[in-house]
Amino acid sequence: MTTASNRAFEIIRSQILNGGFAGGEHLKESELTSLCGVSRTPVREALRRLAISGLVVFTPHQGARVAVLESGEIDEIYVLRAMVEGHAALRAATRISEPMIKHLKRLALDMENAIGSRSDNWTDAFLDANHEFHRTIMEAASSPKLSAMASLVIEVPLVMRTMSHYSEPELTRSIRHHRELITAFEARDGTWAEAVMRGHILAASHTLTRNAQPEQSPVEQTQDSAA
Amino acid sequence: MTTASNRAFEIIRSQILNGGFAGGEHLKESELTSLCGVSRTPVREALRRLAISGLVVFTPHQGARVAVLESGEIDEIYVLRAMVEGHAALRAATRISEPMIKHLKRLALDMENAIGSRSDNWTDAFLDANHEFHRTIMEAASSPKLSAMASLVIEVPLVMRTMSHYSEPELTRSIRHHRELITAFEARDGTWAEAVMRGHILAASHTLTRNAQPEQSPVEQTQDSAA
DNA sequence: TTGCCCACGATTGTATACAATACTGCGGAC
DNA sequence: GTCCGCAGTATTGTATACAATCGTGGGCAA
Repeated sequence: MTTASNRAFEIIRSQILNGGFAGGEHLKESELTSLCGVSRTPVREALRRLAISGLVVFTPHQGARVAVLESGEIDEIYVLRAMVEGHAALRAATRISEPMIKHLKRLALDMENAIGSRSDNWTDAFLDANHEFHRTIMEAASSPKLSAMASLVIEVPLVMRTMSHYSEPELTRSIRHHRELITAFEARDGTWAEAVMRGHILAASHTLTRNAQPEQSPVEQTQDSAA
Repeated sequence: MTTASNRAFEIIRSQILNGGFAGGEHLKESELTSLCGVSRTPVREALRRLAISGLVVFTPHQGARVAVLESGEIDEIYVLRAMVEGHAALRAATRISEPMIKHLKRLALDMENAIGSRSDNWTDAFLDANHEFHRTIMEAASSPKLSAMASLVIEVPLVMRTMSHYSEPELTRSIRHHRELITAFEARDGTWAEAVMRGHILAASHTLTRNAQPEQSPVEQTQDSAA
């Protein structure tokens, strides 16, 4: 059994990610207490941790609110992701182990199969594998500080966990990026890996913002894509 | 009057930065309670915040220990600083206001005067101005996420707050970097500013590690430079 | 009517008591 | 002699009661 603080953290986090809480909504500690089944103390700790991830924002004596992203912030976050994960790829190229490369290959296959399968939950399968793919590379980079930086810009985009914006060619391109990344790792070429990773993430950013642009209200847009 | 949590945070932080706590030392909540004059609850919050800054590390059910840096980590941190602050300079170049540029010019002058003055506390004056210089640029970048990233790699090097490793030519070079950075900002040239900033920080890193290399015990080295 | 001020309720911040867990030293068995 | 197991103690994790602060609504005055 894990600690009460961890449970509260996971429960609140998943609620935010699933859209259970509206953006900007005031998260009252007493409400979360009953939701999580723990007292206020661990709830407060969980909220502080969520603030680190950027999922909630704090105001002194006013408590926590669910973070709400403006469209400009999304661009900014993806640029930072490209920077951080690009550097992770650079480091990983000379540090990643053979088993880890095998793992990456497996995940790339999983994603390809998910796209081909067309089962009802193929997007979940794809996104899970994708998340694990990136997490593995970050782990291979073996830099706790870099991981901490990454968590600042990885968590927030999870709110927009959707494939709806991806067209078939864009998915194919994403797959190709993954394969090329693995090839760069096998060549132990950090510069190559970094370049591919940066392109990979900026491409994803472009896909999102391109489809988001025509929307009317940029504030509500986060809600749309969170569905 | 600020909150008890903030006081505890500042007190513990300054103790760590001043070397009042040994690296790796176990920070017991009850001891900090009497040190800070507040109860355990705000102390715990302060410790969690310090953990974010990387000044302490947590282990479940074992509490907090003062973070201890291996020499390899220092290199890593400076590379990350170059990445993050370089990007900050890039963003700042097209966003910084005229008053802020004036402020930077003033700080650059302060640093030059500090070096020239040879007063007894000239290093403190220099380091304070230097810190404010970098902070101002980060503020001008106006990216909360980037600031959060920076705090992960800014706080820790503060433990080694010393000028002892800097030779006269190195200080002169640092001053030149600052001036060039301001010129790049006035030209609104982000790429230039980023390049100068990266060089500025990597030069500082080199200065530190060059002087640290001959030392015998890489673990204790942090203690030496913290003095 | 409009603006300010004050009191009330709600919510966060803090203290403290209690529960659970991990380290320490001793004793016994192999 | 060494290793395992087991209490005892110290420390962290959690719950709850209390204090301080903030937002809100009504009442009063201009």
